[in-house]
Amino acid sequence: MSSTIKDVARLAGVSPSTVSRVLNQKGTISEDTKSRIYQAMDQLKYVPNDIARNFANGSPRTIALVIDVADAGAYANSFFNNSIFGIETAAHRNGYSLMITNGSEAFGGISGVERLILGKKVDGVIFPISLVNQDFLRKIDEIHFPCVILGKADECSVDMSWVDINNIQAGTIAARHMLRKGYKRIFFLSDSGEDAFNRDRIYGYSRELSANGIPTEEQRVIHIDADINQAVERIGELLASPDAPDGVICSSDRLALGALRAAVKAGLKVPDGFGCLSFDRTAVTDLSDPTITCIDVDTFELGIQAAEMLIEQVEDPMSSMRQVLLSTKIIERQSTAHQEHSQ
Amino acid sequence: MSSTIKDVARLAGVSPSTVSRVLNQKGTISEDTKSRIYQAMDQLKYVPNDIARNFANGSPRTIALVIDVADAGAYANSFFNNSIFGIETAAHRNGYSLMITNGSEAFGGISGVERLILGKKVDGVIFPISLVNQDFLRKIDEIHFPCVILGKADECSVDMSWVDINNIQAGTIAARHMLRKGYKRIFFLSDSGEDAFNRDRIYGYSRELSANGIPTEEQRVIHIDADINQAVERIGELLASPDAPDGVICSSDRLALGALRAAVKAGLKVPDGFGCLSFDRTAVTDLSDPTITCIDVDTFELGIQAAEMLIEQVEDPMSSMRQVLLSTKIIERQSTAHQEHSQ
DNA sequence: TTGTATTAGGCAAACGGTTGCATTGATTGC
DNA sequence: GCAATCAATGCAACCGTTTGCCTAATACAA
Repeated sequence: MSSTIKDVARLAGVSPSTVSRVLNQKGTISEDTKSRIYQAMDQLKYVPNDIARNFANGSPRTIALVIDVADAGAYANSFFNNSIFGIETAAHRNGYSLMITNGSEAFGGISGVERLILGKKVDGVIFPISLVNQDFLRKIDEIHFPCVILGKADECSVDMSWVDINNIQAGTIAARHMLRKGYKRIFFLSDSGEDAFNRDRIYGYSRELSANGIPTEEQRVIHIDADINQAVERIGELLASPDAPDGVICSSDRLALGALRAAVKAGLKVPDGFGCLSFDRTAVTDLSDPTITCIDVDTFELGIQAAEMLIEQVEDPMSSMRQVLLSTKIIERQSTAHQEHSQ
Repeated sequence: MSSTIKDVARLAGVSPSTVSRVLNQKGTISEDTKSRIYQAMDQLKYVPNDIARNFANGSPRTIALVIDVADAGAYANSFFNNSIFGIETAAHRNGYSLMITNGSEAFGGISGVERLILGKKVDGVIFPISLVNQDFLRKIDEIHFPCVILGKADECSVDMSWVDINNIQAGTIAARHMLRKGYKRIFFLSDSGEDAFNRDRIYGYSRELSANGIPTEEQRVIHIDADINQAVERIGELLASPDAPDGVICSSDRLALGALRAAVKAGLKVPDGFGCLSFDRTAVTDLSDPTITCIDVDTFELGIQAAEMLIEQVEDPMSSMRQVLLSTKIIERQSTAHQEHSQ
């Protein structure tokens, strides 16, 4: 049905190899022959068969993004979901296709990812940190398969490329922002689930407070479940206690909303008597009243970086592993619109 | 490096074709030979090269999901994002891989999708309704390429398969719910952006109200921008007018939140004096105070359906087009916890 | 003029499977 | 006891491109 390189060759009166060379801009072909070939391709509406091409080249020119099914649910993980656009964009830009595969489900002993890798359907793979385990890393490392991890993977036994946002810096700018806005007793409200993220944020928070002369014993980190009611309750208790915070840095939108609610309940004015800030930038923070100051993560750029790094590995197997941390920015909104400290 | 079918054949003392037949469970092979082949495969850690396979079979056993870059942004479109999990699951289950491609960006005259299709890299494609245009449909139809549209595509000139949620039914159950909860003057607050969705929902709303003896002139549909402040303002105005609503069905979470805020401002009690309901099930509706009743859409199932329908088309080119509408359910929350009408 | 580069392009093998057809040996029916 | 059937497997062509190697023709230097 659709025409092949041979059809084009015949019509242009040359051999298939010549057509191939024109297609790939290899070798030296006369202008005259070239134009005859282009004309033939036009006439036959020729489009190269990519599967045949990939087969001949021994490379599918495709990368895979592994998804974590645990992310599926009522409220999609927007962190992941936005990165995918960046990954697709960078892949496309470099002439690669993007495949999506499920990380966990295994069929007949080997998982979907492994099948993709071993079956040579992809040149490289982007893996979410949530799905990484030592076993997997060892396998990847053993066969020297190009791989980039989405998330800080610094506790791995093997040297891996990864990209993440700089959570230490995020914690730092969060704390700095609160200090600059004049808040004095700034607590950190963390949900106990996402340890890896929060450890760095807490470190950044703590370091910044210390740098501003706030002793360690006045740095308070509260761990609770990722539940708004617990946040309301816990912050409520704290507000009623002698060492009440006047500002809370929260690891998620729902905790921030809870803190806000507790403050209102306690009769405090936001942002004047109490301020709060969220690390998640979601619709919740935007629609809350008052709107909630938050940290902006460029997940699109995160995806771009991951894909670019992966493709670099694919095209240069000798390239060394890289670890990239992306900076974040703060989006000031009503929940921390306090009087400037410096003024 | 990695072993091929020939290596396995040599080790097992048979011809490559025999190995292939065992692999594909075709023809009749003796148990004895089979076990020798399996053993050889094990020993060599043989995994078939899928690219070569796809090439030989003339089918990549891959489907594509086209994404709309317009969906990328601060707040990801969770409708799309969850469907992808369903699509991947169904594809995987049927032995297909899933590719993601950008619908708009074009390189050298043909777009990424077209290249995937014409380059034979995919067997079929799932297209979001937001990206569909007549030109595209005609092309697809012309080459008879398997395609399923994600979204109701009933205004197309060509017969297409599509899958969507049943928005008429959603509008109906929303209205029915409000009526049963005892609300009398139920308005519909629609954002003017998403016409196609809302037309059906409004139809369902209106039909249900009429069926319950509420005359058309008491059915009010308000169109505003998708902006919370406009919703607060507009609903505020209405609440102050003689024909104030006591219940509002909102096309999105932010409009519902705005309606709720307007009611509180007007001194109404929710849900007793005023009720509201959202079509979007998002974290916003869950975290709002009061929590907002909403319509639950099973986007995972939507993805499953789309992929299954597509694969059916791929495997049986003679199969006829199908249009599927998925039912929705209502999730009752505080914003409509009115006294039951019937009690 | 001869020898050497250089340019243009053909030939055929190779990539790793799949499959129609042919072949062989064993089994069955009459 | 012979033809017909069938199970088990091999042979070789084929899928559409790429590419190393080779050749012919032309250009240029000596």
